[in-house]
Amino acid sequence: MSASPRCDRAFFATDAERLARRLLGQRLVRLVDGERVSGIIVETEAYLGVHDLASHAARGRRTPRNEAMYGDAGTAYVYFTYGVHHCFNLVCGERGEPAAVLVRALDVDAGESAMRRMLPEARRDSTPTRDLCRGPGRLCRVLAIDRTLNFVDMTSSDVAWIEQVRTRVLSRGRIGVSARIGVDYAKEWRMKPLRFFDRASDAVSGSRRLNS
DNA sequence: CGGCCGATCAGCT
DNA sequence: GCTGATCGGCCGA
Repeated sequence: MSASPRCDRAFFATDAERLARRLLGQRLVRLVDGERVSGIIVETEAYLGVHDLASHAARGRRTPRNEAMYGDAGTAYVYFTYGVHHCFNLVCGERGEPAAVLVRALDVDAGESAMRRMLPEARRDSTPTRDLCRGPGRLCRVLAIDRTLNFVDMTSSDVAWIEQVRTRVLSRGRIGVSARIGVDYAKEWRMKPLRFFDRASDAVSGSRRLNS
């Protein structure tokens, strides 16, 4: 666990599809009660902007809930959904342009026992390691990510940040691509190939490895 | 102010 | 594979 540099503003200040690819293989770090809990990002989805009908900011929608999407690149956008789960996004692009990348799965890197403590006792010991951060709701649960992280600047926060483990994007052949999950309502945007995952990881959510 | 439903997950069939 | 959980945001009246 050698220290990698924290990702700076420039790392995030690009379009959502590029950031979604660039994030694969980087480390999401969270400090919870002073303990370092982290995972390597292995699955992401890009949400492009006001024209993307799958985005919370589709058609320029701007409400208190999605306000963070309009912030600076590197801002965390955390929302609560289905009455149960949080989802964690990284804002990208220009300030005022609502684009973001949803982080959907991690390979457990450090703090596994702290992650397990976030689970109900019935599943604390029986859950396979590869499932701990498999899925956007699950990874938020075990990393203690909730709306207190909404609007947090991931380039300067001392409770959550991204470490740049690699400077090169994963090779094209190693990145799987598919339609985004759970956006059946998004008309012609439903099938756009904006989900990206590391083929070498077994922690990709939903066991959905469709398409290329 | 009421009703609908979601960038999901777990548990059951 | 299906479905209920669970609740806050959003929209229409």
